Amino acid sequence: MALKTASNQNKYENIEMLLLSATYDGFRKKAVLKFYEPKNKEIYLWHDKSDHKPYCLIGRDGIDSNFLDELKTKNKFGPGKILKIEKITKIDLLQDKKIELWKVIADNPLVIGGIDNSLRNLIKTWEADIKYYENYMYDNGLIPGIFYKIINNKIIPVEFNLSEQAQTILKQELNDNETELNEKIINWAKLLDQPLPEIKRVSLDIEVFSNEINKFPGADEAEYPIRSIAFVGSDNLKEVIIRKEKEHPIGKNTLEKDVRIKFVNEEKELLENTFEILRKYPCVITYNGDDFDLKYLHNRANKIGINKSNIPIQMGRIEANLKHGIHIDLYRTFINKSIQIYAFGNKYKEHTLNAVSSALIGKSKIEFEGSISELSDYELAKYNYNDALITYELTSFNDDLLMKLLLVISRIAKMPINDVSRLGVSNWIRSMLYFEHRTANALIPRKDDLKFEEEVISSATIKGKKYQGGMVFEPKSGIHFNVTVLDFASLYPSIIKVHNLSYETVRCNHKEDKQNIIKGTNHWLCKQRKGIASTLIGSLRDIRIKYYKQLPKMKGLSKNEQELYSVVSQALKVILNASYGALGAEMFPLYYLPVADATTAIGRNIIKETIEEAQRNDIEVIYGDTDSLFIKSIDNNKIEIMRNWADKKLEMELDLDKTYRYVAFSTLKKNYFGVMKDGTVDIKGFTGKKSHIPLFIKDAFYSAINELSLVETSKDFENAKNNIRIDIKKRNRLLKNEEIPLEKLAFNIMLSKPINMYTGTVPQHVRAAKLLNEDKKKGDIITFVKTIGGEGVKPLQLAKKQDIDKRKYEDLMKSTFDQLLDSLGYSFDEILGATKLEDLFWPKK
DNA sequence: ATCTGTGGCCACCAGC
DNA sequence: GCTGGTGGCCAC
Repeated sequence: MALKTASNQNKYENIEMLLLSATYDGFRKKAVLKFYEPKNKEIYLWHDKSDHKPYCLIGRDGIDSNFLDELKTKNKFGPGKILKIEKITKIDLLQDKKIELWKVIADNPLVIGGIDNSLRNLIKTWEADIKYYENYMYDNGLIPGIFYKIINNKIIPVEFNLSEQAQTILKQELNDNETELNEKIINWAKLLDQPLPEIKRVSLDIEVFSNEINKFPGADEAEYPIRSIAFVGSDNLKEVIIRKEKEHPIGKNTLEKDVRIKFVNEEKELLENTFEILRKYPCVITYNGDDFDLKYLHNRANKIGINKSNIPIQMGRIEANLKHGIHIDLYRTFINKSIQIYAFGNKYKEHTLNAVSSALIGKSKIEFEGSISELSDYELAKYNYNDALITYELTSFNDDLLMKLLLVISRIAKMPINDVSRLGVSNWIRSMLYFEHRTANALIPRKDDLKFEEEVISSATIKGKKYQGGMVFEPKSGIHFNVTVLDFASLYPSIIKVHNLSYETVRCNHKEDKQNIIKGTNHWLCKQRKGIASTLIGSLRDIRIKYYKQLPKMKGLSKNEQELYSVVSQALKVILNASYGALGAEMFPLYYLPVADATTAIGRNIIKETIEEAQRNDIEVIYGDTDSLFIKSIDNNKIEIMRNWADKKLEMELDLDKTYRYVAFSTLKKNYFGVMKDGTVDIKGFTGKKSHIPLFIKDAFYSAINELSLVETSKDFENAKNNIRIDIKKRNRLLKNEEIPLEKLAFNIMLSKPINMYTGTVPQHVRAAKLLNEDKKKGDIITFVKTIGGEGVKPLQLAKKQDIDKRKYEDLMKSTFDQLLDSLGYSFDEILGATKLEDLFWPKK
């Protein structure tokens, strides 16, 4: 593609630059490509005003002739004009044939907002794509997050050669007969093995106070002047700019010496200094900057009359962005469930800066007495700086883990980092699948094209769910020594790959395929064509299992390489895991339940057949859940037999997951604990480990687990039992004597929706929340204790020791331990000996 | 405006 | 007191 630069064209020649994003400047009617050059830490902007006209494509793939006529007859086309109409040919995967469409290029992507309602509705039925940059990037062969250079005014991707180790592994692992898939896998390796550069960035945090008590300054009105702004940059920038106000004492500087504190008198000066800093960075990091910090800065700058062109912030509908770079609002990243669970192991629960930073980097906001608006200048600077610092550190800990993760996801999903950081996993997968369609010149189906009859779907085990899921087996309760856990690597993605599952292959249109029924379902499978989702998800699955799982085993890898591989592996895990779920989620644009239904059905068949095969080989299976089986053997030969069988008969990879010294199953599913050879304990599902349980119970539970981890042979259980008894008795005595601090008796339960949405039943944590004066929102964790009388609960802050309903805690202790002891063949009452717990609390007179 | 899935256990609520 | 339903957290 030919591009002209806004200025100083030569400086771009042959420099390796990372593509951050492509945006459309609707005002100037041109595309803006944002590049970053890591070596010199420079920002490059390309303004595309080439023959590729300012750009709008209506219709995701193009439009059919009916709609084209409609468009032409409408004289008025919003503020935009049709510039060019091109005939294009696409492949309709569902009908398995070619179709002709028209691609309309107009001079303003905002036309859709300007057209009349009848046309708007028509466009809606065509699912017009106003995400112009997706088309733009695809049309120009651009992938965000990878390196390009400009040679002779053309943007050329930088070629990276695969390392020798990589080539060796790919040669070993790839099947000779799957050429098409292999090509895809190699392409993934080339894409994902590109180096992950450090992205120069700065975090920003602002402090504003309203004059009125209890009124939080709103960013829309930006009514109050900003008092201070703090920055922490990847280039060691540490700075706080404070606007001096007469009423505040200057105070004493207790910040580290390398933090620069700059005083200014006017707000204008404060903002201009800030903008000058922002312009030096291609990436700015905030916590809630979309809704507050950047929005406030932008609106405030407008308000005090700073020229629009001198404000480097651009406000979008849902995000605040930099004109010259990207903005990552970490609040929106950490609220993403996939990031929370898969990338950060569910370490944090709430999504405030304080909650996330204390969980991930062990640092919290500065606490102080009284009102923040009364702090002295230096005290405020310290507070402000600390917020900016922890915001920055959330992107830098573990060697920039988060930034690297976002960059890798950006490469996989073909989505700019700023969008990756804001949008949910279904959007990543949408973007990835759309890109795949465009590359294959395939029509992206509309929701209406993907219809199915509800009767053909299996019925779910759980009421309220749409289809049947994984299979959980009854555990053989009791203690089992020497147990091996086998599990299928990426079961669902593997099924999608091996069984050719995709929206156009499950229940396909070919008559001759209708006999290829999936056992236990109504669905048949296409044997004539490869499904597009199957190939894509399959290739991702293969690159993870055949490549990134093997690479760390290679010798001689540098630390950087190891790190790259672990980050990529993590990102692949997140996306693979979600790709099956997205196909079964109604809001997903390529939602087609038969695929999800077929996936789990095949999964159930696979685990059932595997267990049968184990039994044929005299291997006792004591438990299984969805993709795993627990066998009572540590015999390597037997394990190898199973692995080979799975490989040959199922085309599935059955891995040795772990070996337990012993496992104890209760009679319940999803409830067990296992002790490994080195003494580490796995605890699954027990009430005692759940996060909402009071510490009083949890401490007792873990102390018992600790005793049990010391058990080597069956004889040791007696001893463990004794120790547990002594420990519980001690703890119960403390409870009885009111010597347990109230905090340790507190439950922590999250509001999953706004308080007023709890209609019908009112759960305890909601009752407690209502007793508080504070305004509790969705996502907040309510901390409360169980009390005698009243609502039966009180928020921790309002409770006193004499309120506590000790009997409730006694009951919980008993049920928690019964669940655990059940697996050992004991009961709580029995373990406590002749004295019943009740007698401890309420001795008979 | 945003949102990946089902299976399973527990405590509690609300109605009978 | 029983029971079906709700809500929360966890396993996979």
